Amino acid sequence: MSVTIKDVAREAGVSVATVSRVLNGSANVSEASSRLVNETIKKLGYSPNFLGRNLRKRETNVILVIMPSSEHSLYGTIITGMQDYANKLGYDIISAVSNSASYIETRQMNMLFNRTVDGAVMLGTSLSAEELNELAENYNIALCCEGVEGANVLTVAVDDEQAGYDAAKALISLGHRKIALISVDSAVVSSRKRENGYIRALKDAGIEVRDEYIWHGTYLAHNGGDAMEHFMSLDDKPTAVFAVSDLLAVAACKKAQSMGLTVGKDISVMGFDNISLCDMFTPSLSTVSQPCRKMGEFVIRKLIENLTTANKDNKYYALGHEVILRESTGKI
Amino acid sequence: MSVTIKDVAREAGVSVATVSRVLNGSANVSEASSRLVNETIKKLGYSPNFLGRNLRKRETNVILVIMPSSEHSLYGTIITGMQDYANKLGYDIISAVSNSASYIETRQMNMLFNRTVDGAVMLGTSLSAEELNELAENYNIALCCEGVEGANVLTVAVDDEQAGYDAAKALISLGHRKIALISVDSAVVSSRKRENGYIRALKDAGIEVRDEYIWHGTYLAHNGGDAMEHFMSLDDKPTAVFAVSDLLAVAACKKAQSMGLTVGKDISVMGFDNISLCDMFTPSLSTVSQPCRKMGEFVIRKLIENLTTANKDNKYYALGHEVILRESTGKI
DNA sequence: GTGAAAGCGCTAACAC
DNA sequence: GTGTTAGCGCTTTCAC
Repeated sequence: MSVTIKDVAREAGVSVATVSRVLNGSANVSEASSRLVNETIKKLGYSPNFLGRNLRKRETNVILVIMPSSEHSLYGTIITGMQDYANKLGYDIISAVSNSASYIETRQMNMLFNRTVDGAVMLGTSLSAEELNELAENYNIALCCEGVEGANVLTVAVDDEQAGYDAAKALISLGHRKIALISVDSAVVSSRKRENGYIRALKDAGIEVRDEYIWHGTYLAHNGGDAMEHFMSLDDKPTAVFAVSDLLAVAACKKAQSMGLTVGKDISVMGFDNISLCDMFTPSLSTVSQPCRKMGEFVIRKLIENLTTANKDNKYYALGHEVILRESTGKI
Repeated sequence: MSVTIKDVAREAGVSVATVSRVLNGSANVSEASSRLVNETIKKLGYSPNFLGRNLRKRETNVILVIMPSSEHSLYGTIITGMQDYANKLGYDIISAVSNSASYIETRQMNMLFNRTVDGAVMLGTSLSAEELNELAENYNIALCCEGVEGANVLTVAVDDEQAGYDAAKALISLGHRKIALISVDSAVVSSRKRENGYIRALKDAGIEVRDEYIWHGTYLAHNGGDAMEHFMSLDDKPTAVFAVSDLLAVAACKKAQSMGLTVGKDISVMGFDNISLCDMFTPSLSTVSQPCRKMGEFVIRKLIENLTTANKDNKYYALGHEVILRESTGKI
């Protein structure tokens, strides 16, 4: 049925070893044989079976990326960065979506266990630090975007605490003193860090941190609306709101608009992530951007280094973020 | 280093065949051996190497999905549908993003050639009908969402012509007679079909099709704004606009809003795809929804059937769409 | 510069 | 019910 290296060798009148050599561009093969083999390959339409190759070489040159969701435009950019870098080094990137379900994530991690991929990077995970640490002992894994506290695993993200600080600071610089926060409860580390940064910024500016200005909910969009509703029901309403994700921020904006407020004037809103929606929404959304492309490249670079080295790097790398002011925030 | 089936066999005091048998749940294994082997597997932390298995079985039970972009929330839903169905049948779905670059797409198709995956489904492709037909002769491929004219390849999509018809019809039913279209030039089949449907709907209603009401551009968002600007510069302005994608529709809405128009009242706008943005935008966007989940399930079902049958099904399947009216469209 | 042959980890045909 | 063994397609050592 399908043509193998043997067929090529027979047809070209050389040994399989020679065919393999030209396939892998190794030295020690005469110009003549090389040309002959290449012609035969073309003639027969031969394509090497990587199952054989990978089995023999004990490597696949494929890295798996597990995403919690496919909705996040952030992930697309990160993966593009990964792909560009990986391809240059002869690696391929494949991705799988876990929809944040641990049983799906587990199933996908199987590709690591069964040697179908050389390594995996997780853009958010439901695994615990212990589980990750155990995994990291036997396999090459990395976290990107979202770290896990206590995990000694190669991680590439932004400094969420500082980013939260800078976001709140930007609002303060616009003259706001009554700044609310839409955050998520749960164990999501990045959100908690952003929240901590927000609190530090207020304190640094001598602004009292008020409980009624801090909302905890889920990542679901409607939660942003609920938060805004709550804030606007207060006697002493905030003039600015910082949400730990753009989706929450947009939902908050929608709610504010439905209450007759003009976002950017009556109330300032700042998001986080700089997803493509930020530009599309009216008003365009101020936010904190993560260097997605760079993060993708960097984590792949480090992971491939780990793949090919004895002593693995399991450090936490924080890449630079950027506050972007658009129409949704204004001076008080 | 890594533990193999041999190690398990030795440790358990049975042959590799027996281990293999319990691994694959085949009959003819005594309860006792089975338990013993399973215990040994757990004890040794053994995980079968699928490179060996796949090589031997000449199949991987993995299907590759190639997406033109990762921004499209549509794709996420389709892939979820694929995954659910595939997993049930023991298959895994992996995905790769081509960013619409044919050289990346080609690289990714390599996984098909080198037998790393059993089949591939393309959510939009830059390959020609001839190329696809040739591919389909030797490999198991399918198209989803976006067909290619002249390609005799298993395809699952909606009936774009009818969907375009129904979208325009819905606007007509709201009393509109001056209905403009934002489409894309290019060879994108789905858009052309939607456009044809739009034209047929107008004709059926006895409405003249006016050149100045039809805009051709790219899929880039700003193009939707340009279109709206053009329409609003006409002496005889349209009262409704149908865009062949939600992104274009949203951009058109934004432009209209910036011109002081109230979308849904002064001008009605209808999109296509029902991406998650539709609900988030203000006003929420009327659109045509594709049965993403179902499409994903269906194409995987058919592809797996092809994988395991002699005579391959290369038909075109059109699944049902649905017009969804929200705030962006109103009665005239 | 080239070929013979071992072996990567697994499944399955065959023998018992 | 179980074991022996050939072989999937490839790379690589070793010999020449």
